Amino acid sequence: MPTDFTKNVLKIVAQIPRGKVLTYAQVAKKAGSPRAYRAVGTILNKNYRDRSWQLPIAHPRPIPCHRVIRSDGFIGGYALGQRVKEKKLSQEGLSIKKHRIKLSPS
DNA sequence: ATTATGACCGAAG
DNA sequence: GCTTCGGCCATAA
Repeated sequence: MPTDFTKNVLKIVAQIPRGKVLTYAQVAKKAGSPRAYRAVGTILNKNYRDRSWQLPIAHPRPIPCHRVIRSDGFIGGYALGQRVKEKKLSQEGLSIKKHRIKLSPS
């Protein structure tokens, strides 16, 4: 059963516009628990493998979790593989250099 | 209830 | 720049 924090996280991530990225820390902050960035990763990972409990949230489309990256610029992990994540980000117009985001659009 | 784990962060060496 | 370390919070077992 999802907690409020979890719901917020999913809601926020679902609303990240194309070509833009948020860090785990920022998501956690927006979700109401600035120190829960670690949990954000856990949630998204779990979410990808098992969406049984995400049904009540009524997510209209798949959650673009590939748009969530680490604060230090690394693209971070991805359930389907970092390569896939990089590729998706590239397709959205972001420049990536050796597993790192080159620049953040302001 | 308690313990272990993870798609992490920031500060420090 | 790059590596190491302690701490953080939601889940899973």
